[in-house]
This record gives sequence, structure tokens and C-alpha cells, in this order.
Amino acid sequence: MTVTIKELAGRAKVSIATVSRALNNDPKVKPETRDLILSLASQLEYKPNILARNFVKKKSNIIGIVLPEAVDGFFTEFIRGIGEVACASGYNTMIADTHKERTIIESINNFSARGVVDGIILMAPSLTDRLKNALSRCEIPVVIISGSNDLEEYDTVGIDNFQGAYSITDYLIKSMGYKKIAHITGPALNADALDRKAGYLKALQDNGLFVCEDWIIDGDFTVKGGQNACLRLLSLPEKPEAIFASNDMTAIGCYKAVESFGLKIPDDVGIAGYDDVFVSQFLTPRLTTVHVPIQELGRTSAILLTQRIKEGKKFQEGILKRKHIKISTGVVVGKSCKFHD
Amino acid sequence: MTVTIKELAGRAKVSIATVSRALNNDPKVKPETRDLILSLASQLEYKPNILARNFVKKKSNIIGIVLPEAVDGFFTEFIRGIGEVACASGYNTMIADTHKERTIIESINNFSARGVVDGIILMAPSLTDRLKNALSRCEIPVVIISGSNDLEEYDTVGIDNFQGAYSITDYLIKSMGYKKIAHITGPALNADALDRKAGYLKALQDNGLFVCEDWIIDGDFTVKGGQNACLRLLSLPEKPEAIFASNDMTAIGCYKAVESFGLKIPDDVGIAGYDDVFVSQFLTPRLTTVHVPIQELGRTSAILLTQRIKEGKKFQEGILKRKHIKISTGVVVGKSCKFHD
DNA sequence: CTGTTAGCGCTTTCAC
DNA sequence: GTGAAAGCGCTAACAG
Repeated sequence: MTVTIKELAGRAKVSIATVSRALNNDPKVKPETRDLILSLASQLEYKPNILARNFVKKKSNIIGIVLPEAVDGFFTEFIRGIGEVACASGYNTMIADTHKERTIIESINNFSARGVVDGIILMAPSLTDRLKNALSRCEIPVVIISGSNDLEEYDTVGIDNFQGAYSITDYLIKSMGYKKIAHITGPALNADALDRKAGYLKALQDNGLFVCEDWIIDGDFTVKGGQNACLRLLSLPEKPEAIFASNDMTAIGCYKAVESFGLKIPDDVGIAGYDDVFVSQFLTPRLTTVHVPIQELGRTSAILLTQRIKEGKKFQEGILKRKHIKISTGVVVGKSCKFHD
Repeated sequence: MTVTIKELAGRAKVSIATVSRALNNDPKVKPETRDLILSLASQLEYKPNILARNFVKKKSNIIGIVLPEAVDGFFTEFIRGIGEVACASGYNTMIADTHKERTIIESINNFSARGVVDGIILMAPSLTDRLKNALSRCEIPVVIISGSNDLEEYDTVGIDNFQGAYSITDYLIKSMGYKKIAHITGPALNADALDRKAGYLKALQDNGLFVCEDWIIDGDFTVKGGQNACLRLLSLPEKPEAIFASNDMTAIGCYKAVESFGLKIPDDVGIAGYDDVFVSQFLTPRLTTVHVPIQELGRTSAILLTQRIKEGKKFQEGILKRKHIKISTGVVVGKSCKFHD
């Protein structure tokens, strides 16, 4: 049978309380008894029953990560960032990615049952009312991955989408000399996508460029969506000189579309992306994009979350202010854009 | 305060046992009382204490996934495959990827503490004695991701590395007409890598081709390793016509090396890989490689594991035979190899 | 159909 | 320093 502290107590001729203390490095136990118990424990291959311990401590030591469906490029690094911090603080990570068996709301509800996880890191395309509602009945700390500015009541960690989009558009204009720059947006309700679009528009405006509505096409952050949008742009009577895609997947779609048109990047049209996912460095020509330090995003959110968990009640009661951390991004100069006069 | 079944019992004027039954859809409870309890539960926003339930049931409903460090391309799809099956069976998934804070062995030990997870899916580069030792003291079912044939005593799910390597080498020879085919291996102790090399050798032999030792260079499954190995191959007095890289990352390294030599793929040298990771379809030219259905690998391993968990003791006592499932792979014809006579 | 009761293995007061 | 004992919230016999 499995060894319990009771068993150890019997063999060591002490009480279970003492065994428990020894196992938890309570300084109050006499060194001799402590050593006796510990050696006995390893000899009998005692393994604490985590379930029992968690139960009485009301803690699972697990961080829940809720992810949307399409985060291919991010996934690995993001999780690794969280994982490293979590592990260092004694936490495990539980992933709830979205797929045909489960929605984001279901994942949140699943996690907010008492005891499943101690805290949640949520990456959602947008905070719908239903989602906010689900979050409101969640009694554990939640950190939301979002660069949005209108989430006052939540802790957020996000990349500065506006700044990144502004930077690369400004780069395309000032350094590359482009004047006719199109934009393929992300999903209509996606907060990141909206900020990127806003950054793009502001950069055009600040540089005194005309905003042509025909050059702003809806995309959906996917390769297919980018490809379709780009085909439309290339079919326009007045074609843009460069296309700023709202993310790298969309940019990849542009590569396909441009190729199918028999055109060359960057000679015939410049392409820029956003995210600098793993793939981007292997594209030919190397994609000019905005580098997002995804692992740092994961790390930072995990640090914030573990801190909130430690603060416990004090925080949940709303005594402490919510934090909004922005991680800034930088332009990665690739070869998919070239000087244009 | 948090609502417990006791609270519900009080309000519904029934015993806690009845509440527990109602909550667990026990058919024995009278419909009226059941409805009363359920409506009361939702009204009071009762959430079961999972920790308590798990404790008495001795089940965490979590599947542990142990991953090595460098599985970039696999990660997403593999986890998603497991996640879908797990979710459908009511399990959550916990990931322990390897990083500077944690080794594979530590992850296994962490998971084998009673109660953390109900079963483990392990992907390890190789089964060292220390690892086998850690597994032997693990009292929960483990499914190992491996195509190796000498793991009789474990349940395994793996891709058929030998068959895949044989197929693509045979394709290079028969369909593409290459006769001088080099190979860049994976890590020396990696079972997958060894099988791939074996498949390569057998295909050469079956086609009556001479095996040139100079054309077999050590790699390590990384881009950098592939690049270095390829540079050596291209510097050889007698260069190979094509290179079969043991995985796609290695093949990507070859692309870099070939480019730095001012040569063209596939005109000057053909390149083939293994895995068909997400990136491969975006390389220029598209990589010819072996497609590994990674998501299916995850799905299959999760199905096997949940089955083992259900079998419980019966299985652990060794009454049932271990299963060894092989998932076969197919050649993806890209544009990185061309007919050569 | 429902209630009573005995735990599950551990932590943690409170005495000694 | 150590022990006795309460109890965490729930499930699962067993008894009615």
C-alpha cells in the first residue's frame, strides 16, 4: 500500500503532527527526529499526497493559461515564458487552448471552479460582455494579455500595438520613402488589431499623407485572409507601393498573393508585418516586421499573476490598484521593403 | 463565505449526501428534490470544491505532458491534439516543458508525486537509465512518444522514422535520379535520429548505391547544426548531389549554408528534410520533406493514456500487454529537389 | 429515495 | 519539542 504520514509516524514512534512538521521543514522539530523521519521517508519511498495537501491548503499551485484558437506563432514562446517563472515559484501550468471541444468562456468557467487553478492568464481576441461576465464571477486573480487601454478594472500585460504600428509605418515612410501604404487589418473586434490600425493611421497623418480608404482592407490575422486581401489590393487601379499587414500570418498571405500575380517583393511592392514570429526570419525575402518579445510577455504576466496570488484576499478585495504593463516593440528591418522614391 | 454542500443541505432541508447525489446526477434522487437543490445551487452560485472532490476520488483529472527543450515546430499541434482528446474525456492538461529551471527527470518526479496528474505523456530525446529509473517509481500510467522498437515494457506511440526516411531516400533516388545523397544526422543518442539514419542507409543499399562515410555528417536537429554540417559537405572535394537532413530545422540550416556558398536549391544541390513543420511550407523553394501528422500523434497518445487511466490497477499490475502504435508518414514533394540525371 | 456516518491524508491550532 | 485532536468539503458505503 501507499505510504502515508501515519505509517511514517508509526515507524518513527512519533505523532503524525511531528511527521508533518518534519516534512515541511518546521524549525521547531529536533534535528534528530527530523533526520530520522526524513531518512525513513526516503527509505519507504514516501510521496506526499498532493491532493490532500492542496485540499487543506486550498491551493492547487497551478496557473491556468487560457488561449484563443489561432496563436500558432506565439504559443511556444509564450508558454515557455510563463513556464519558467511559474516553475521558479513552485507553480505548474495548465493550458486550456480553444478548439472544437471548448470555448474560452468554458475554459474560464472550468478554471474558476474552486481549486482547479490559483490564477489565470487569459489571452483573448476581445473581451466580450459574456466573457467579462464570466470573469466577474471568478474568485481568483486574472491577468489579461492585452495592450488595450480600456480595461481599467483588470490587470493587463500587453504589447504596445499602437507604438509598434506607428513605428513601422513611420519607418516605411521616412526611411523607405513609401507614400502609398496600404493596410490589411485584423479581425474587426480584435483590440490588438484596432490599435495597430490606429497606429498606422496616426503615422500617415503625422507625416502629412493622405489616407486612402480603398487601401485599408479587412483581414483576419490568417494566411488565407491576407492572401485574399492582398489580391484585392493588387487588383486596384491605383496600387499601393507597400502593404503593412496587421500580423505576420497576414504578411505571409501577401507573399503568396504577390507571387501568384507574378510580382516581386520588394521590387514591385513592399510588405511589412507585425509579430516577428519564428517563421518570419525564414521567408524569402526576410520579412520586415515588428518584433514582439513574446517570451517576455509570458514572463511578465506570470510574475504579475504570482504576485497577485500571493497578495491573496488583500488584492481581491480591491484595495490594491490594478496594473497595466506595456511591453514595447521594435522594428525588425528585413528585406521585404526597399527604398523607394 | 463560500457555499458548500452543507450550506445547500441546510437550505434545502435535506442531508449533504442527497445534495452530493443531486450534484452528481445520481438517478436515485427524486426529481423534485434534485431540481430544488440544483436551482438553489445556481442561485447561491455554488461551485464545487474540486480539491476536495479530487482528494476523496484520488484523481486530479489532469494529464501531464513532459516535453524536451527544443520541439518548437511540434509544440502547438502536439499539445492541441492531446488537448482535444483530453478535453472530450474531461481531463485538463498540464505542461512541463524543459528549460533552465527544470529537467525532464525533475518533471517526471514532480508528476509522480501522488495526485499531481493521473497519467503522463512523455516526449524525451532518449530514454537514459536515469530516466527509466525515474519512470519505474512512477505509479501512474505513462505513454512514451517514441518510434523506437526496444521499449517493450512501455506503452509507446511514435512515428515510423525508419519508414519515413526510407521513403524519402528512395524517392530521391528513384523519382529524382540522385545517386550521391548525403545525410546530416540528429543528436547521437536520439532514437528518432538513429532510425532515420537507418532508413536512409537501407534505402541506399536496396538501390545498390555506395554508402560514402564522408557524406554522413553529425548534426543536432538545430538550424545552426544543419548549417555547419552543410558547409562541410559543400566544401568536400566530391560534393553530394542532394542532402537528406534528419529534420526540417537541419534542412533550414542547409538553406542558409547553400545561400552563403552562392549556390541555388535545387539547381546546385537538392535538400530534403523530415517533419514537415509549419515553417517548411513557407521556405523558398518549398521544402521536400516527410510529413509527420503531429496532431494525430498527440491525439493517439492521449487516447491510449486515458484508456490506461481508466483501466487503472488492472493495467498497472501488468496483466495487460503494452501497446506500441506507429503512425506512418508520407513524403511531401516540395521544390527543393529536382530531377537529376 | 434519503439520512447517518466514516473516512480520505494532511495541516494546524492548542495543550503539555 | 511534541502530541492530541479538530477539521478541510466531499464521497460512498450502509442502513433505513
